[in-house]
Amino acid sequence: MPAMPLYLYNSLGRRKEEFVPLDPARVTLYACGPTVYNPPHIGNARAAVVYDVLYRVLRRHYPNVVYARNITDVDDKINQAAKDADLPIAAIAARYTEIYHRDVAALGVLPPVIEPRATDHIDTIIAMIETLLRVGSAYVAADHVLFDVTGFPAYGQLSGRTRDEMIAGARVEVAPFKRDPGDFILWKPSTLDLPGWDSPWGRGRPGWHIECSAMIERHLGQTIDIHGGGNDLKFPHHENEIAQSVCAHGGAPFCRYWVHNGFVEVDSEKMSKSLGNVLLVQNLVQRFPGEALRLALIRGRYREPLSWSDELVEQAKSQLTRLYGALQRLEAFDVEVAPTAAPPKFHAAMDDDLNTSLAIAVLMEQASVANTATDEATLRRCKAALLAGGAELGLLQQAPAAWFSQASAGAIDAARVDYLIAERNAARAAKDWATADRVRGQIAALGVSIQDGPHGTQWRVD
RNA sequence: GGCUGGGUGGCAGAGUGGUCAUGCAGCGGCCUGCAAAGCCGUGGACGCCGGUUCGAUUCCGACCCCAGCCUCCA
Repeated sequence: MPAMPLYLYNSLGRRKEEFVPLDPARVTLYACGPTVYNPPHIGNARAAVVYDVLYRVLRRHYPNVVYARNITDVDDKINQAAKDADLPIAAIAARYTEIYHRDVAALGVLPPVIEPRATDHIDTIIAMIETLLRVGSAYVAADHVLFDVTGFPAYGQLSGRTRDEMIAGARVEVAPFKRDPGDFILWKPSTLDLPGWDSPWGRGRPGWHIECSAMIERHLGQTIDIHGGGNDLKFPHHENEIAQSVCAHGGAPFCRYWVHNGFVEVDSEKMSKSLGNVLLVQNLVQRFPGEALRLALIRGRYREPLSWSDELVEQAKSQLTRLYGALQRLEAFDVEVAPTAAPPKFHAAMDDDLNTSLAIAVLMEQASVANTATDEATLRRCKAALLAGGAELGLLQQAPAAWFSQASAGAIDAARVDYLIAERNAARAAKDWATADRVRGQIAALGVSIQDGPHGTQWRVD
């Protein structure tokens, strides 16, 4: 059992709290995953990385962490994407599920323990809606099933707003069949060209919010420990999840700790299609090592907005180069790496609501120690610390040489670079400095910089 | 308009009632044929106005500014 307590900022109550799981033998974590209709952008990736880090921290504390991250594969946006691409809906969902997996894996995100898909849970969804109708929390109107928010007094607790405030701020036209403007859809009818399932209310499909509630009930239970998601999901999505689940479960609490991550901003603005500033992971990984992107995402605190720029990634890259440099000097030592081998300061920082910034600073200090210490015991401890801390952050797990030789762009003709380097080194061996410098110019013209070292000449793409 | 969160050195970004964050950039040094990379060292900050205090960047209040949510959205 952990010696140090773990603190999390709970959006419900808006304060940092000690995390105490309902059952330490089975800790449950759920994070809202992607709706698979387009490739993930760096903002989607931030959420995946944040909950991946939380998952890793929880695993240090508890032996059995059940982490579920869903795939929303029935949604009107997917239907539209299928129509636009003139492809079957299932093909669109399958394609973007695969792309999502590929892209977050490039950022070192571990697979969740469970990855439920909405379309595999239609029976659970229907059963849950039937329960809500039976207990009087939902009603049928114009072939839709709607949730009655007036019957749930706690509605608005998470987002800190009253029903009056929500209605006052409503800028969207309210469907005429809603009894209350705040009521939301649990089930809606499908025409034959849309995905649909038979139900007591005719052929139709579920609303978005009920999917998460149903999948959580089935896989994690009525009350879960932690629920994560983007800040924007707080209202209405998470608010609705709470209402549905609590009402369907006779008042049992739904989630004990709510964790929300901040947004990625570009030029001080939210990334959005309308602004045309969406940065896709698949494009970024062409230009930067995935590990640098991951570090860029966790250099600041997860709750704050993150201002994205190339410079940010460059700085992350430099930081990794320093850390891998230290590891390279320690390569001679084989060490056992216990998960808790990082300095207590490191783990305390991570346990303090995932203070990754501070934790990374501790690792940097370890790099300095590695570069200056001379006794073997210290150096060994250092290496274990860097690897253990790195593992908790999802960093530093490749061989240092692999990091340094990482030629991130495929456009470079590696064979030609190697040939030129050999030519230059031959000139250097002959002390023909003029030729050596001329060849270096040729290499630079290819967009490659070189570094001479004790183990030969290394190169990287600028 | 309502509800959240935030304003720290050239940049990014932690933290604290009175000693260093850390990284990048800058400066000095080491290394190098020269470089680059790397290593070592170093200067530099707490939006504005009041208050509490022996002392506030840190606590309290007002003000200014920024972002997000209130509509699908990580």
